[in-house]
Amino acid sequence: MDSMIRQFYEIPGKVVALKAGEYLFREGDHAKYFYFVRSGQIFITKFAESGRVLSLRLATRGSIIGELPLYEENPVYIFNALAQSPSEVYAIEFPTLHSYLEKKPSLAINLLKIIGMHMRKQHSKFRDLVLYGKKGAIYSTLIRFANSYGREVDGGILITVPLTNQELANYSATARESLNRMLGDLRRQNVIDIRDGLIFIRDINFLKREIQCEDCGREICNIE
Amino acid sequence: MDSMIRQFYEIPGKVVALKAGEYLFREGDHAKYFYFVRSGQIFITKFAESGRVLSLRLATRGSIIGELPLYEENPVYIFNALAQSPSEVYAIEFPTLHSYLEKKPSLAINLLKIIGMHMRKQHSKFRDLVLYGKKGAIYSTLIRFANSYGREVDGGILITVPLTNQELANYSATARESLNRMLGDLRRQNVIDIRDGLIFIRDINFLKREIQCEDCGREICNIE
DNA sequence: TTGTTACTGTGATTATTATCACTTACACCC
DNA sequence: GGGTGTAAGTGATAATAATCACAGTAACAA
Repeated sequence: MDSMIRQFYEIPGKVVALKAGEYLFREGDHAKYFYFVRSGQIFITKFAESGRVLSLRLATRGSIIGELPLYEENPVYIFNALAQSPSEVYAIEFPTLHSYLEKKPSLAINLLKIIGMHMRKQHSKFRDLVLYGKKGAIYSTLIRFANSYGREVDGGILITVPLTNQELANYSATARESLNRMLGDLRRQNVIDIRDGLIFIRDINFLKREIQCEDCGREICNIE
Repeated sequence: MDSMIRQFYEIPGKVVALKAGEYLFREGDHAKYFYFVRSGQIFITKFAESGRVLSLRLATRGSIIGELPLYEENPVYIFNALAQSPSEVYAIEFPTLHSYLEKKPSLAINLLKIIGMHMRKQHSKFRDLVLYGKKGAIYSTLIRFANSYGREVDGGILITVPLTNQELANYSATARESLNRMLGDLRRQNVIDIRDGLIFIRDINFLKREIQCEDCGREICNIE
């Protein structure tokens, strides 16, 4: 993945630093830049009128952000990008990226590969949610976080990102209370555990089995 | 859209004719070709272990198909492609497409545009389903079919594709009975009507209002 | 120490959606 | 014109998930 990103560094752009809790952009903003993340973590979310928040990704080093309106006549961001921790992103203006994509086919092809991967992530998430309901959404979110931010310890996987129940619920489009109950069940079944506020997955295969995981690999099944 | 597709005709490939009910490929098949549709209509679906079917698109003239595994090391189709009516597709081998993409940046850029559009479709569908439940899924499906296959008549929109309740339910990941009840309600509210087995939408704005449609335009909000 | 705040955990209730078990309607074919 | 098959429609019930209304907890500041 990093090898695909390296090319983008050669394109003129600027580095933007974000504090935790700071927005890089909000949905509806005029879109001027394509970004990729150099360091830190960035929530990609969408708001509903009702006040609910839908979380889609937690972008990290190497992730691209804000690519969707790249070729639109009146480009507007459709998501919010909010720094979860202090972060640095590299910002490339759309017209600059356009001209580099035209000049360097290998760059366009790399972007195609990256976007194709995003497409597959999105599809697999859709499938999990749609076919296995909230359980599918939640288990799938846990697996994705484990793949992106998990560290193997004590025969299990510790998700190294601190997430509140509400934040996790936003990723699975679930009510906080429902998520809480499901986590409670998983805890009682010894599938997961909470360690200093972080989720520790004892038995990730249980989660995979329950949602008939197609084992699409870490390149696809992640939250980045 | 058609202008973006025209370029692909210049790439060597072959025409494949399909009868109604014939599969172009199935999920799990080794993926060798990238396709685009010349004529007819092709269902893009995915099976669940449980026997349920999830319908994703109804591809038509100008749609691309089977592009997802384009850059994979061991390419496998992840969906089924089933001709709904007699159809013709143009098939380009992946390696051939690769070399043309490398040679012609404008082709790669066009593919980027198309895939970016697919991404947005997918996101908006996800949003509808996740934020407004089955009602969101069903209303959104009706709007998409209206945008892709609707003909304006008598101050309303006639969806010119014959769809059974089961097929519509597959698009919205709903039980047939649930879909049937919802359509019944819409009929009673004079929002839709059935004309010779086709759905006639009297008041599409009702559907749009109910799911807080973001009016993303026909380029995005379709089923192709 | 005591508020304050944000988060977690839970019971009770309601709303939504699926499932099961049918009946009805309609097209098509000998 | 009766028989067959497929799809539509519907009631009853069960399963799933959201909502409301709190009680408990932990961290932190004054």
